[in-house]
Amino acid sequence: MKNDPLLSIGQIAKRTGAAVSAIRYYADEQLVPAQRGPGGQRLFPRSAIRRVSFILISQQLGYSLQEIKQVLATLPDGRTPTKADWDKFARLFSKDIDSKIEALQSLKDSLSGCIGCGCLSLKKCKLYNPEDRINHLGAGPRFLMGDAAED
Amino acid sequence: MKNDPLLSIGQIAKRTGAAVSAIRYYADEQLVPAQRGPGGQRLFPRSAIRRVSFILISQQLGYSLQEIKQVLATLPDGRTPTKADWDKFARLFSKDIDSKIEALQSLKDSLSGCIGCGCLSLKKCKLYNPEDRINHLGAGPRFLMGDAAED
DNA sequence: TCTTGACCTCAAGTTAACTTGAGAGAATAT
DNA sequence: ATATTCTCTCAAGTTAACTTGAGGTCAAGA
Repeated sequence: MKNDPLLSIGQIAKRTGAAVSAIRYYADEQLVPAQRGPGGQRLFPRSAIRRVSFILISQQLGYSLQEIKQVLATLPDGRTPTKADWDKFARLFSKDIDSKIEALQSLKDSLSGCIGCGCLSLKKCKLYNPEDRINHLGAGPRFLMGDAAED
Repeated sequence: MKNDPLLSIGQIAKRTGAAVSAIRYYADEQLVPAQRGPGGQRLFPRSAIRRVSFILISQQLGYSLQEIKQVLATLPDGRTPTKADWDKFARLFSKDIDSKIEALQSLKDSLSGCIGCGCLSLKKCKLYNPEDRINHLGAGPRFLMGDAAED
């Protein structure tokens, strides 16, 4: 037990706070790698804890499982990721995170800005660009349009 | 027509980029105020454009319609919001935005940090707190736990 | 006058991300 | 050895946030 690197689904659940059924779902959807034990139980490497945590956090920040899967897919399942893996991974995700931060900042700025003037005026803040809104990961969402609404 | 402040659902759709059916849904769910015209059509004040835009942006940032509704509910429907309205509004939302930015930043930092070492190690970054993860708006989500995972 | 287009309602369908439940086998604790 | 706990599969149910479709109204243009 000391050197056994594999964890049961229940242990992953306890360590991450996710429900067992959710983890089962992630494993079935290939977001987390799982082997099978002799009795048929899923057995996870310790790295699964990080993956699940990563999923939970990312979800709260507005990423879908599809997007998260794409990001996680750039990482090797069980092996320690190489530097090249990481470069790809970080580059893919970092950009998107940046634009999200930017968007949140704009959103917040538009709020603060409006406290002063007392009106819900989005016109002077560079939020929201209806055209781009479809593109998520890849093209990268942008909310930089200056003046779309006159109101 | 010059001074008519009311817009049709189609006009709102064109101005915001949202689908007509979606706007109908928002109106039915009371996220956007709508009157009815003589023929039964929904008629929106110009402020609806801002509200819809706000909804679209917020959604992309990981907020549910429920959360957005709570935030928008602090604003008066048709009237120009007062300074007090705004204070409440901004305070409610700003806090949450801040913690989201914080979380995104941590997420990004943890990525950058790991490029150097070549491992997906979440252990040294203060991301993720399984216990708090349930609380969304109100108690405010926090991902500050240092060491929950040893891996 | 006709017909096109924008709007309406209401019911049902859709997708994501799970959860719940039934029924059964396996692992652990006493 | 037995009870309890954990896990399994598979099917069905759930919630959010819509979309789609059928069937109908109404106003404006050719």
